[in-house]
Amino acid sequence: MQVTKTLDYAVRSLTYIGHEPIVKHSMKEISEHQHIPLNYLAKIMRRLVKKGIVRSMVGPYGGYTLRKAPGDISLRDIYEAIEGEIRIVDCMDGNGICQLHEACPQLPVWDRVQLSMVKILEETTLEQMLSDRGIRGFTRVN
Amino acid sequence: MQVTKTLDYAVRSLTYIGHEPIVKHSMKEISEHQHIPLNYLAKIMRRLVKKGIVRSMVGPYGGYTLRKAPGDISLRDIYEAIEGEIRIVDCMDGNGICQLHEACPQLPVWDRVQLSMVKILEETTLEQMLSDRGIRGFTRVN
DNA sequence: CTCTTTATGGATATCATGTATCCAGAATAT
DNA sequence: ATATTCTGGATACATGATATCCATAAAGAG
Ligand code: SF4
Ligand code: SF4
Repeated sequence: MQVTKTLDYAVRSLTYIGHEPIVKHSMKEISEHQHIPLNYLAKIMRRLVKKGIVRSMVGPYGGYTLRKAPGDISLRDIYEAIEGEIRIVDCMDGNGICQLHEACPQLPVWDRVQLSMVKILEETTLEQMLSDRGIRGFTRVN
Repeated sequence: MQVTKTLDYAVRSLTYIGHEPIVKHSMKEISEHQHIPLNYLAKIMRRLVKKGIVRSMVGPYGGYTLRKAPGDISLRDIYEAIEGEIRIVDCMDGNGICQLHEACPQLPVWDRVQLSMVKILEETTLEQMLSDRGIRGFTRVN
């Protein structure tokens, strides 16, 4: 139940690019500024390209740029590009579906959690994240 | 970003016990009815005991029973007994805190997600889950 | 007291997956 | 032609979830 480093890297990269959406940014540049292992970043960028979130140009002065407006890229898009379809429980046994599936007491709760999470991710665009930038001091109220 | 099998097992066990909260249920019994590996279940029960969620009695006719009323056991309690403190991002580098921590664009979002999740987990008690039992047909609306 | 049942604790093995690295090759600007 | 940068595949490494084993202690039944 955690945000993977990979997803974190992806968001870092996109916010970095989104800061100057027109300019091309090379992996090397992103890697250095955002402290992401270069070769690993390559893998991440590939997924973002495939999902149509960024555009890539190879060759000198090549790099990445956003493919859509920051306001049209939701955190959900990013999440799914990296992790695939959101599913916080996979009700699978070795054989297939869990036998308790039909009348499972906890499934409804997890469903609620997932829905609320998806809602937030969907509402949050890259643009929003960028404008939150620099805001500090929210408190982790556990 | 997934519910671990371990947590799933824990909730299964507790709903099972909670169905007859007074009666003692042995690990063997729980293991069989809920399809949980016996020896692994032992580990799980230990954590629940330590957190005061269940009471254990050893010896013949021993087993487990709830220590609190089902209405007083929240899913959050269970979650934390199994997984420890809830923290969906750990902003740690190799060296320590992530350098971007001060002005991170994504931290606020994850915080919102976590808060909403904690809220739901907190509101949901074992009692509620038990009364949901048998309810079917919620739809996964991704 | 003895026997059986059941939980406890620690050690260890297994497996999955997230994370990272390497490299050969293709594209492209100069 | 050359240097740059992305691409794709293979592979290594680390971590944590999952599972198993066993020796021991507690406690009820006779
Ligand atoms: S017990 Fe409920 S939640 Fe867990 S796997 Fe089976 S159906 Fe899914
Ligand atoms: S980038 Fe933001 S979210 Fe990711 S680790 Fe650093 S501070 Fe935490």
